[in-house]
Amino acid sequence: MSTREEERERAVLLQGTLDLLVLRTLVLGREHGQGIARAILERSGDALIVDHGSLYPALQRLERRGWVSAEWGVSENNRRARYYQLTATGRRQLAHETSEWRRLVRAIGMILGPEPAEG
Amino acid sequence: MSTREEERERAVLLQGTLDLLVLRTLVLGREHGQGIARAILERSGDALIVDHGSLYPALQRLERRGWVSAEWGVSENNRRARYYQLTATGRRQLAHETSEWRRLVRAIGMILGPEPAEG
DNA sequence: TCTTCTCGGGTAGACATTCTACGGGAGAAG
DNA sequence: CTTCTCCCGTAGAATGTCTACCCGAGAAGA
Repeated sequence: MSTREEERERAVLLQGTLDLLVLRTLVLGREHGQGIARAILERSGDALIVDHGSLYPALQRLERRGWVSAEWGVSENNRRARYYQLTATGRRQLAHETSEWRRLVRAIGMILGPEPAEG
Repeated sequence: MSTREEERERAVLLQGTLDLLVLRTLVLGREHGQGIARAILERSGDALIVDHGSLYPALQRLERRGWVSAEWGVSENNRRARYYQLTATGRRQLAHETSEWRRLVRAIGMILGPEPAEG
């Protein structure tokens, strides 16, 4: 019974960063699911691929927690789409998660040591 | 049936970073479990608290994957302790995880935008 | 008209990792 | 001889992610 553990490639996103990215994206304005995924992809220089099987559960989570509000609408392509918008609470959550993220990056940076010089 | 979801504070570590930190710590030399936890705590300026209930499963994982080797020994305090050491494969894994981490930090940084100026 | 493509949303089940909350042995300290 | 501390360990719950499906409906092409 070999688990797939060894073969599995590291996830594209670290667990816990998706909410932060979604919230940050919604600062730019109301957007629907696929639009959010596309925005994250483009703004990260194609580095961050948001799996849609992670995205929709995440959006439901955020709505359940009151960090975003949602309503059905029609997309640019004339498709039925669910539009999400940041709430006031969501904005505070974003600020909190952002500073937590920066704190973590600093701390891990202290462990890893200086970045290798480029060039 | 209130899930504990809202009350729970964000984990101190992001899922997936623990292996990286342990491997990096072992570059400094052979160490036992609690020594590793202490080293991470100190070198991060008390920012990164490694829960011992996460640490031991992680160490077993790393050993199972061949990234560290382990043997029983005696600690500085004359206690029975399991000492871990980086393997060659582990060293390669560390290099890989480090660059993956830096890649992720850069990418998320692009989404978040510039750091707020300090002072 | 009929078919296929694309956009957009959704879920079930497996999986890995983490945390909480236990337990326990054995040397040190009192 | 009792308590403290060091060191290791596990079971069970919770969470979040990924794979692999499914579906409806407008667009595009035959």
